[in-house]
Amino acid sequence: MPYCYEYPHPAVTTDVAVFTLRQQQLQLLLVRRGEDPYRGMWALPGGFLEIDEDLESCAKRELKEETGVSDLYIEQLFTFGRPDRDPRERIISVTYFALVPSNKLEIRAGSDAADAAWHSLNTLPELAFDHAEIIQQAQERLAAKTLYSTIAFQLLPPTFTLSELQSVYEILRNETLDKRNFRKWILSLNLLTETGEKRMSGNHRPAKIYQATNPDHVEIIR
Amino acid sequence: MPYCYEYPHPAVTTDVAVFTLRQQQLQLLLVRRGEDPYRGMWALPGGFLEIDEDLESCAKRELKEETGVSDLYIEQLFTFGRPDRDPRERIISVTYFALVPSNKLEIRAGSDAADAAWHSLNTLPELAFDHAEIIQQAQERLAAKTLYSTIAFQLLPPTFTLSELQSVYEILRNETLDKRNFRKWILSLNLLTETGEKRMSGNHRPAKIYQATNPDHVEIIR
DNA sequence: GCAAAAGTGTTACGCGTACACCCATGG
DNA sequence: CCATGGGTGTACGCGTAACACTTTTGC
Repeated sequence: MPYCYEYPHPAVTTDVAVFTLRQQQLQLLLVRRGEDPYRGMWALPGGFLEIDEDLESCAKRELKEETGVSDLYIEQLFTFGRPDRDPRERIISVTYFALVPSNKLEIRAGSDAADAAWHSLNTLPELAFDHAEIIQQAQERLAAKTLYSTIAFQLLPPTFTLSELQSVYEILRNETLDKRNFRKWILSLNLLTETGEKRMSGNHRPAKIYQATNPDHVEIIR
Repeated sequence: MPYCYEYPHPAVTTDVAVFTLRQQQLQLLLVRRGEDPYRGMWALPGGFLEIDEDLESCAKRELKEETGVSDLYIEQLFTFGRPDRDPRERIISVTYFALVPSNKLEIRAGSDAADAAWHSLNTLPELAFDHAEIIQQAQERLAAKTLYSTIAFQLLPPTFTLSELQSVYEILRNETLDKRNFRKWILSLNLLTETGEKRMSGNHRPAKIYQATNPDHVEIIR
C-alpha cells in the first residue's frame, strides 16, 4: 500500500451517461460489470481518476476503453458523494452527460467491462450503485436543455434534413410537432446552412440537406 | 501517515460562493487565508471533506466554521479538478453556490480563516487557487436562474414589500424594470401571500408586506 | 402643502399556434 | 398514375412591453 496520507482520502471516479438515438428511440449506453461489487449488473461506463488526469479526460478515457465510443458532446452533470454509495470505500463520482450522433454509435466492449450495449430508456435493467439516480438526473438535464439550447443537434450526423431534425425534437420532447411551424422556427434561428445537396431516399421528393453553421457549439436560445 | 491506499487518491474539498445583497449591491463572502499556500490572500470559504461526511454537509460545515453563516439556500455548482489547481497535492473541489437573505448576514471569522468579509463583485481582490473562475461560474448560474426561477426570493428576509422584491430583480438583472409590469407579473405567478401588515418607512404611503407562499422552495417558472 | 414612494389599467405589437394543399420522385 | 414524404403561407389570440397619474404618509 504505497500511497499514504495524513488524513483519509476518498477515491474519485467519473461516470458517463451517454445518450443516442437508435430505432427512433432515445437510448443509453451501459456496460455489464465484470468485477465485484455488483458483478454481472449493468452500470454506467466510468472508472477511477488517474492522479494527473483532468476530470473530463478521465470520463472520455474510461468511455473509450470500455465501449470504444469517442469524439462526442460531453458536459459535467453532477457530483455524487453519499458516504455509503459504494461498499468498497468512500467514492466520489463526478458524473458526465454525453450525446453521440447516430452515425457513430458502433460500440465495442473493452477490457474492463465484460459487455457494452445500448438500452432503451423505458426498458432499463436494474443498475449498480446509485446509477439509476444519475441517469434520472441526466434525463432531466437533456429534457431541459432541449428546450433552451441547440443540444439536439448533437444527436445528428453533420448533415441532415429538416425532417430528420424535427424527428429528433419530437422524440426528445415526446410530442408531435407541426411541420410548418417547426421549419419556420428552426430556420429563424439562423443556425442552419443549406449544403446544396439533396437526399433521395425512397419514392418521394428529395429533401434538402442542411448542416449546423457552428456544429460544435451548443447555443443558448430563447 | 496512517491512511494508505493501493492507488494514489486525490484530496476532496468543498468551496462555497455565497452571495447576498448589501448596500444595494450584490456581494460575495470571502475569507482571508491564514495558512499556506496563498497565506493572506482572499479565497472562498471551504475545506477538506471528512471521510464519512456528505458533500453538501461539508460545504455547510466549513462555511459555518469559517464565517458563522448558516441556514441558507445552497446548491451544487460544479466540480473543479485541474491537476495543477493546488500546489500541495491533487485536489478535487466540489463547489457550491449559496444565497443568504440580507437579514442574517452577520458574519464572524472562525478559527480556520483569519478573517471573513463581504466584497462587492466589481471590486474583488486577487483570489487564491482557481477561485476567480469558480466565482465567475457562480455569477453566471445566478444570472441564469434569476430568469427562470424564484431564486431571487432567497436574497430577501421572510417578509418584504413589492418594491424591495423589484429592487432585488433590478440588481440581479442589472436593469430597471417597469413597476406596473413587474407587479402584474410577480402577482400572476401566485407565489406571494399578503401578510396584511404594512411597512411605514419614511414620509410616504406605507407599503403592503408580502411573504413567499412557499419560502424554502425555489420554483421553476417560464 | 410638499416631497417621496406606493399603488393602479389600457393599448399595441410580435410571437407562437393552428391549419391544408401542392410538389418531386420511384416504381 | 399512384404512393410517399418534402415543401410552403395565412390568420388569430395571447402574452409581453410601453406608458402617466393618483394615493397615502411625514414633516
